[in-house]
Amino acid sequence: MTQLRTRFAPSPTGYLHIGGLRTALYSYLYAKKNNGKFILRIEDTDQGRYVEGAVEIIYRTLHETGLNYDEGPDVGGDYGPYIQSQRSDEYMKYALQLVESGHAYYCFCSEERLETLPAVNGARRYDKHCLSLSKEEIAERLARGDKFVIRQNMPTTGSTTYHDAVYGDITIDNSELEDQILIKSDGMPTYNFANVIDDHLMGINCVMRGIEYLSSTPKYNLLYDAFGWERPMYIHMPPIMKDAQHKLSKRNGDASYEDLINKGFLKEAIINYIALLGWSPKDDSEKMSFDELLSKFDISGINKSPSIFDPVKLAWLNSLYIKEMTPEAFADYAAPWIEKCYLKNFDKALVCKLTQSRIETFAEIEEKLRFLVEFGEFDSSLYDNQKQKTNADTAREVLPKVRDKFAKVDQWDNEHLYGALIELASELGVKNGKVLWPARIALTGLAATPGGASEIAELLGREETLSRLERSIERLG
RNA sequence: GGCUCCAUAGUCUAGCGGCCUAGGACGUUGGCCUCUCACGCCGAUAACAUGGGUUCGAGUCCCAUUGGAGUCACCA
Repeated sequence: MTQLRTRFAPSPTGYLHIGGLRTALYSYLYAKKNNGKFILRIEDTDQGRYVEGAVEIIYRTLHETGLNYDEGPDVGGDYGPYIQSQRSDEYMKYALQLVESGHAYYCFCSEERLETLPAVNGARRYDKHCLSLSKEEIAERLARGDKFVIRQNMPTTGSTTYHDAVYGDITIDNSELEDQILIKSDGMPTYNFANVIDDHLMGINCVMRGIEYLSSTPKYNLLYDAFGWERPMYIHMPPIMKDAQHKLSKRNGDASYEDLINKGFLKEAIINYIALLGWSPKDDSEKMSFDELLSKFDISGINKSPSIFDPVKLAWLNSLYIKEMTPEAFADYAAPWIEKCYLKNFDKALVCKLTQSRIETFAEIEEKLRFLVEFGEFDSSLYDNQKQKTNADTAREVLPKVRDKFAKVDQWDNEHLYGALIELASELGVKNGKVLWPARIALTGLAATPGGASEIAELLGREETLSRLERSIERLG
């Protein structure tokens, strides 16, 4: 049995978008699941769209997410080069072979003539005008140096059927197929041609890609047939949408992998989430490690319909990964986020301890603790709390005592601070809440905070805590 | 517009003729826990697009309608 070989073939046009990453993920998983090889090939036949640095982003993202390819531009392999622009000589040779066998032909038509072609069913279709050119005429125009393209000669009758692993049998009438260009006038192959040649030359026997190629696949198969090559297995995948009508696309500024990382999502969560968009395991697993994905992945679980990218569910998954991080790992990962804002002035370990269970993305750390540097006027009705039986009046009584208790605390940590507050409550013969609630409000001016009164006092430090208490007491009059 | 494909709750999905009074998850929501919030735990909410068939029996098969996606480039 021949070894399974899948490939991921992106064009270097910027950040790796989510749909592309998912295609790479599935290709990788399917290959590894079957002891096959996963190959990376860069499709840069359109120099106009080339973006500087895009290739490096692809390498980095794939390595970072664990989608390590067995062969590729930067890791080598027996079927290189793995960058299409470096294989240009190959294509013309194969195109000429097709011209020889009648499966393709030279076309000298000008853009102007093409534009005069009548539109059929809303689309302009090439009329095979140059197919009837005589050998002599072609030779003459070639010798004269006329610009030309090479077109695939499609059959005009009958139909072509192929089997797709997720969509089943797909049949397209040959009359729907246009005589597509194989070699452009600049001598470069089109994607449609290079793709087939390279896949065959690289021994790719399983093609996984987006559904946008579903209806053009018959054209590729006709090419395989013309060369007498064996057709690969096809696995097309539904698109990932932004909403019911629009595809997620980087052109619209939608999230790329890099964007998500920059927004504070963990790569594990991103991979886990996109694996679930359009695929589901046999059991009801949702949170899965990379290894679990590998063992559970199966193409029979791939869906046929488009799925909408839901940032809310991604955030939920992300929070799950955040919670299981060790305090050390969390602190490590949070460091850059803490470093770029006011939080760097506070005890980092405490900041981490207070936020780890309260955030879904790292970007939320800053806003969660903004009150540490913003403390102004606040409505005294915040002291009202039905359950704790507190209000501005009870606060007026309790707060000075809290201040005095805190002033006497010798060891400024949560344990001692909490102990002091509890002690005060018991001395006053009231429920803990009667002291804790107003203390927290007086320190933050917020109805909800990421931590209780003592934890916040610990973070604020002795000086700031006493100062805030003083100010709040004054305001109550 | 032609062609191809798709159609279970707001969202991601399970379901491959009887096990479905349709399961899981996110979200929303009620409660418990609790130094507020969050976490955690328990419960609730909401779907088979419509209409015809086939069958003893249809979310599951067929057809039509409707809705949606993809494609029709010297872009990939």
